[in-house]
Amino acid sequence: MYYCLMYSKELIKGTLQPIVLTLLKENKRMYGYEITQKVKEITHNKIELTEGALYPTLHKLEADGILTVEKTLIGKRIRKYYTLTQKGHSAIEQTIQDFSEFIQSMNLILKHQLR
Amino acid sequence: MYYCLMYSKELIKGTLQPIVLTLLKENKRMYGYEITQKVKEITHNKIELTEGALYPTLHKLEADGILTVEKTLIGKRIRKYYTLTQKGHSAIEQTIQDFSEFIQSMNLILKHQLR
DNA sequence: GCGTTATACATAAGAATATTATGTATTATT
DNA sequence: AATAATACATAATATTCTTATGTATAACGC
Repeated sequence: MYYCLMYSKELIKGTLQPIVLTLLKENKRMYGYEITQKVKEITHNKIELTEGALYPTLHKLEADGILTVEKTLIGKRIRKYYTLTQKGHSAIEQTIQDFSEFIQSMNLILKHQLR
Repeated sequence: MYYCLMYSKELIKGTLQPIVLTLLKENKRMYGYEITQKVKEITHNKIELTEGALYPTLHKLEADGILTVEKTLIGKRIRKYYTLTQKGHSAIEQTIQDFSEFIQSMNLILKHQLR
C-alpha cells in the first residue's frame, strides 16, 4: 500500500490528523493499518491513507500526549493499538469541531455554485 | 488582511486551488481581493484566504494556462481580473469533481461517527 | 485635514505536511 | 512456491501554506 488512488493526494493535506482523531474518538482503540482500512471502507475506496504520512502522524500525536500506545503480539507480528488519553479527549473537541465547520464551509462554497 | 481567523490555517491546505477554480467557474471574472471577500462572505467569516497563498496560486494558474488576466485601472489603482481559459474550462472539470467527492468523503467520515 | 481602515497588488523566508521510495518481516491465499 | 495482504518504520524530497514585509490608492470618521 504505497499510493493514494486519487485526487486526495493534495486535498488530504491538513485533514489527516482530524480524520485520525475522529476515528479514534468513535472506535476507542485502533491500530495504524486498521485506520487505513477503515477510512478506505467509509469512503468507498476513495481515500487510501499513505503509511509515510500516517505513521509519523500517530507518533507525533503520541509524543504530544494525545494518544497512548499499547503493543500487542498477534502471532509473531507486532500490532500497536492507539487510544486517546484523558488530555487527548479534551484537546480534540476543538479539533473535531473545527474540522466539521471547515467541511461545512467547503460544502457552502460548492453549493453556492449551484444556485 | 494578514491572517486567517481560525482553524482552517492547516485545513485549508490543498483546497485553495479548487476553491478559487470553483468560484471562477461560477463568477466568470474575478480579481484576487474579490475572491478573498467572496470566500469570507460565503463561509460567514470562517475562512479568510491569505494573500501570501492566494496571489502565488493565481500566478501559477495563469502560468499553467488555466487563467488569463486582464489589467484594469480603477482610478489610479490597478486591478487584475482573472478568467478561465478554454483550456481552463476543460481542465477544471476533474478538479472540481474531485474536490466535491473529497468533501463528500469527509462528510462520510464525520457522519460515520454519529451513527 | 488627518489618522485609520479598506482596497489591491506583490514577494520571500521558513514551517508544516504530505508523497514517494525504500526497508523489514509475518501471515494468508492461490 | 509465489504473490498478496498485513503491519510496522524512516528518509529525501516536494508541495503548499503561514508569517512577515513592502508599496500604494481610496474611503471614512471626526
